[in-house]
Amino acid sequence: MPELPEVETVVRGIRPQAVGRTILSVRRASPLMARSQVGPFRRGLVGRRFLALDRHGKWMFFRLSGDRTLVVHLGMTGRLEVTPAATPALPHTHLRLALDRGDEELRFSDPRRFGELWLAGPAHLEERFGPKRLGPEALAIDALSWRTTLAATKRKLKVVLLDQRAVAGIGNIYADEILFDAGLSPAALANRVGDQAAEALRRAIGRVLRRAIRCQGTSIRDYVTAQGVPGEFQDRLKVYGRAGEPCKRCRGAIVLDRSIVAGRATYWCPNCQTGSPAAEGRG
DNA sequence: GGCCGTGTTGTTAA
DNA sequence: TTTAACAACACGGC
Repeated sequence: MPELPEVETVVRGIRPQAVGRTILSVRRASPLMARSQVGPFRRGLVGRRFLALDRHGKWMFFRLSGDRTLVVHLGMTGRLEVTPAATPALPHTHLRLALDRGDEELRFSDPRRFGELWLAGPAHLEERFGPKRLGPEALAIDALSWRTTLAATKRKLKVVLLDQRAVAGIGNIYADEILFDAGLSPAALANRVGDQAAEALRRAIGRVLRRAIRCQGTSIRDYVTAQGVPGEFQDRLKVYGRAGEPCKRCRGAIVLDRSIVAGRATYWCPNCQTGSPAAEGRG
């Protein structure tokens, strides 16, 4: 599932293929995904040029000329690619943008239709994707404000990691991997773990996400890069999906627990993950 | 062929 | 106000 490392990988793949090019025409499926814009895509997109492509958490921002931004969330199965216009479109392709300089298209496909597409002006951008709605980027958390965030809530650590307003970009897989890396229990209460654990967690966030980006993300079911290639981090997962298998650190059994976060699978090692952080440098 | 799992967000309830 | 639980989304797979 696309979390920060997968989205970052897609951004790096798409950026050189899209930035600088102008949108010649738009083909949009109707209806679009449920949580996406229904309004005038064509008028807002045709003739505009891609100026930059940014990411914040799991959100992608295509900055366009004329002070417009095409905002994309991949949801669970969303996929972006730039392909020759003659290439047959993937099933469930919802948006096709024809690009100048070469006969190519930027395409968005999404079988599960949990993805989102928005064409936003400055006000809409601030309102829906500004700091009120989206927490600090996971790869750039400030140590002091992170300590403050944790101290201010009695929620479980894993719940906080998944909260996109607390920190943007982490989903179910990396939450589990980060907590294992930090040696912290997913069920530990945020306001009880202390400053040392907060800092250990912050460093684990950076370590795990950067490692996963180097591997081009985790491909378990649907995710592939913009070039259609699977990532490789699934081979390096320490806990996620490994219920019953031996912990890579203590050889004890990894546990699957559905009670820590309602409705979500949580994989962890009860032996290695406690209420206080493990020594640095695991993995 | 119906049900469940899947991740995220928004909504509702406590 | 904060937190927990749940609904909705849509499809593949069992």
